[in-house]
Amino acid sequence: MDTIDRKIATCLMGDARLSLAEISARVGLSTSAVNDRIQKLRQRGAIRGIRADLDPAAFGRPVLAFLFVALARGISEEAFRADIAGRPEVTACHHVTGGWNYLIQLRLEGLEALEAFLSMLKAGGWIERSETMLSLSAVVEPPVILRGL
Amino acid sequence: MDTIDRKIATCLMGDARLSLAEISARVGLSTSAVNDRIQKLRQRGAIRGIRADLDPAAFGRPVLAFLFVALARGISEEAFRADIAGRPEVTACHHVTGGWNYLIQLRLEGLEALEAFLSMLKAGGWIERSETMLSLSAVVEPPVILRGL
DNA sequence: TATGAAACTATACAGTA
DNA sequence: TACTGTATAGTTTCATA
Repeated sequence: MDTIDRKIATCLMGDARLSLAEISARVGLSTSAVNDRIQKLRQRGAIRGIRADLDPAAFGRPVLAFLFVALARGISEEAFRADIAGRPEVTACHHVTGGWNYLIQLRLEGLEALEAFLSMLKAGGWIERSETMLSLSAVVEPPVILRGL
Repeated sequence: MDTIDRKIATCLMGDARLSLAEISARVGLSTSAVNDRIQKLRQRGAIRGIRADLDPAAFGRPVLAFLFVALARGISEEAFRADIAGRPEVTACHHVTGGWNYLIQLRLEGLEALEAFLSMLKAGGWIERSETMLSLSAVVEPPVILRGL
């Protein structure tokens, strides 16, 4: 993992469809050397994959919500995680420090879907309390993947 | 934007290096029809790009922090956004509803870098108050891009 | 939307430092 | 061990129907 690997990774984050010839020109190595390095980065797991970055609105998911939840007492975190991980509207979920247990990111069709999600959490007895924040606009946005298309 | 487009997008989110032949087989269309659809999805902006998904730890950024900030009075939001957007540790930043103004996601080398970021925000007079949450583990994680490698 | 030819790209390999 | 250049295999692209 040296400067050249970082340059290659930077190229591929910007556009993973760049040809080896173009990347070679940018980093100053032959195409085969660049190819070797990319393969090694993938083998080591430094590059996890090459994925499409979608526009959520184009796929009918214009609403981005952040949800903080405090789990109900006696809930199995294992079961909660499995449930959450299986829901297609969940695009991120992190176990976090502080007054809340989990931070969940949702990509939704509309506010009705948000209400439905919150109802599901309450009805399932998973949570003690929650707080919801809606994204009004993005200043910096990472690649978007959507589940359940 | 029909079922086939959604299937194609799903394939490309999973692995954008799948050949047209493989995608064709999965969606039941010829390779050129699939190619046409992919190009149109890109032209329309439904597919924003094809990017590498990185392991942040492999690139020396093991710490994931979420930061909520309330801006100081009289601050130009325009200037704040420009400043934030230019900082490489910021991997997401959203203008949000509720008691906080912005939710910022940071990928950091360590806790020292978190402290430095908070100090910068305070010293710059940007914020009135803030709250930080650290991610302990990810249940669901979207693709990761890193800036400033 | 499908077919097939042409252009391009990635990959494997042999050789070199 | 890391790199280069070349030959091959594979993929995308494009013209045509």
